[in-house]
Amino acid sequence: MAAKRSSAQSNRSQRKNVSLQSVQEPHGDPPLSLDRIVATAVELLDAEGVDGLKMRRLADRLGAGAMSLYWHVDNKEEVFDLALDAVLEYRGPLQADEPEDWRSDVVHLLQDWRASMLRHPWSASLLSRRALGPNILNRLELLGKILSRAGVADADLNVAIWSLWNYVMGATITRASFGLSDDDQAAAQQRLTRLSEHYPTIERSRLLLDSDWDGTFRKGLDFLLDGLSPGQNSGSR
Amino acid sequence: MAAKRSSAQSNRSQRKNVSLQSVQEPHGDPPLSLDRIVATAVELLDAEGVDGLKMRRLADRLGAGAMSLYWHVDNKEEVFDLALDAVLEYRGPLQADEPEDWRSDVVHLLQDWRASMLRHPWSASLLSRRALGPNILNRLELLGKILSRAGVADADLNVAIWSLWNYVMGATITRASFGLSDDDQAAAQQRLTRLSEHYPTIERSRLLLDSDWDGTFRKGLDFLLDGLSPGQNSGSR
DNA sequence: AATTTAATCGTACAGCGTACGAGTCAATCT
DNA sequence: AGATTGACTCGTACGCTGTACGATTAAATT
Repeated sequence: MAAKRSSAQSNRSQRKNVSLQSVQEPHGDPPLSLDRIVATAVELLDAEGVDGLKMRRLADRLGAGAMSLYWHVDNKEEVFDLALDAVLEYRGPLQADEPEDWRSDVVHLLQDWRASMLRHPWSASLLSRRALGPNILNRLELLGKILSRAGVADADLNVAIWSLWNYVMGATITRASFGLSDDDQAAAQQRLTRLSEHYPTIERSRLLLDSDWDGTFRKGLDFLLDGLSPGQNSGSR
Repeated sequence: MAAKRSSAQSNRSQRKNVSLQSVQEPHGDPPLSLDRIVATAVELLDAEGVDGLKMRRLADRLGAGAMSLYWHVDNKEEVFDLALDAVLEYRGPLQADEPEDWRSDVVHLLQDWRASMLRHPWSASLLSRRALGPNILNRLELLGKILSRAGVADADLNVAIWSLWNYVMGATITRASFGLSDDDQAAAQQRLTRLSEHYPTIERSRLLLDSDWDGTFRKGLDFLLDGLSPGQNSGSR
C-alpha cells in the first residue's frame, strides 16, 4: 500500500540525512535529494529561464524519473521558492563598527542583492510574481535590522525599508529585462540603437546605449540615502 | 483555399474599420473585433490575474470559438501586449506653465502610472516580465520629455529617468504583490499579523500592518526628486 | 454569376503539471 | 528467519494548455 506522505515538513527533515549519507558518487546515478534538486533547478533556470524549467526536464538532468521529484517536493511552486532562497543569500559584512558607516553597510547589502539577482535574472521576476512569504520577509527583516542598528528612528523605519527595497527591486527587474538575449551582444546593441531612433529624448540621453547601469543604480541609491540619513528628517512628515 | 494572412500589420489596420461599423449591438452575439477582444481580456485579467487568462476562456466570454481569436491576434503574447497598452495611458496634465512646477508634473505622471497599474495589478508583473519594447519605451520617452522640459540637463537625464522609473516600478510591483487575494480583507490582515510576529524589526516598524502605501511612495519619491532637482547636481559626478 | 476576401469554428496534436498506484530495497520488529 | 514497515522511484494516465490546419460560411468585389 505504502502511499507517500508529503506534509512538506517531513520532507525537509530528511534532507540532511540524505545529503550526509552519500554526497559525491563518481558519477552515473547519484541518489536524489532536495539539495541536488534545488542545485540542478538553479542551473536549469540560469540556462533556460523561468519558462525553461519543466519538471520533466529537471528530472532528466537529474537522471531520474519525472515523478520522483514529487517525493521531495510538493509541487513546482516549491521548486521555485527553494531556488529563490538558495540564490538570495547575503554573506557580506553585517555591521560596521562605527554607526556612521551605516551607508556602506546598506550599500553593500543592496548591491549584493542586486548582483545576485542579475547573476540569476529569473530570480527578480520570480520575486515580483510570488506573493510575499518568508522569501521576501527574511530580506526585509535583515534590511530593517541594519537600518535600525544604524540609527534610523523607528518612526522612519517603515519609509526607509520600503523606499530602498522598492528601488532595488525596480532597478534590478528593469535591468534584468534587458539582458534576456545575451547570446549576440552586437545584435542586441544594434537592436537598441534602432529602437532609440524613434524616441528623441531617449536617444539624446543615450538611455539605452551606453548606460552605466551600476553607476546609475548607485546614484539613485545615494539620493535616497541622503533623504533617509538619520537626523536629516525626524518625526513622520 | 483561402489561408489566413496575419502579418500583424494588416490586422491592426482593420481594427478601426470593424469598430466603427457596429459597436453596440443590444446583445446576443456581437461580432468579434480587436477592441472587444482587448477589452474583454482586460476584464478577465482584472478578475482572474495573469494565469487566469486562457484563450479558451477569453473566447467563451466573447461568445466566440477559441480559434476565432487567432484571426485578430497572432498569439497570446500579443493579447498581453495589447492589454498592457490599453491600460497604461497617461491622460493627465502635460506641462505646467512655470518650469518651477516640474515636480508636480512628474509626481502627477508617476502617481498616475502607479494608480493605473494598481487598478490592474497584472500590468505591473507583465511589464517586468516582457523584454523592453514600445510598451515601455513610450513611457520612458514621455517621462524624459517632461524632465527635460522641466530643466533637467541632458547629462543628468539618464540618471533621472532610470531612478524614477525604477522606483515606480519597484514600488508598484511590491505593492501589487500584496493585494493578490483581496477576497477576504480581514483574513489577509490576520495573515500579515501572524507573519509579522516572527520578524521583530518588521513588526516594530509595523511594516506590513498599517503601511500608508501612498504616503510612503510619495516620500521616497520626494527624496529622489530632491536629489534630482535641477541646479542641485550639475555635470556628471 | 463568379470569384476573391474576411471571418469563424471543429478537430487534432504536442506539451505541460501532477494524481495514482505499483514496484524496489533496506531497516525494523517480532 | 520471516514478516512488516517505511522511504523512495517510476510508468501510466488525465485534464488542461496554446495553437496549426482545413473546412465552412458570409460578404465584398469583379
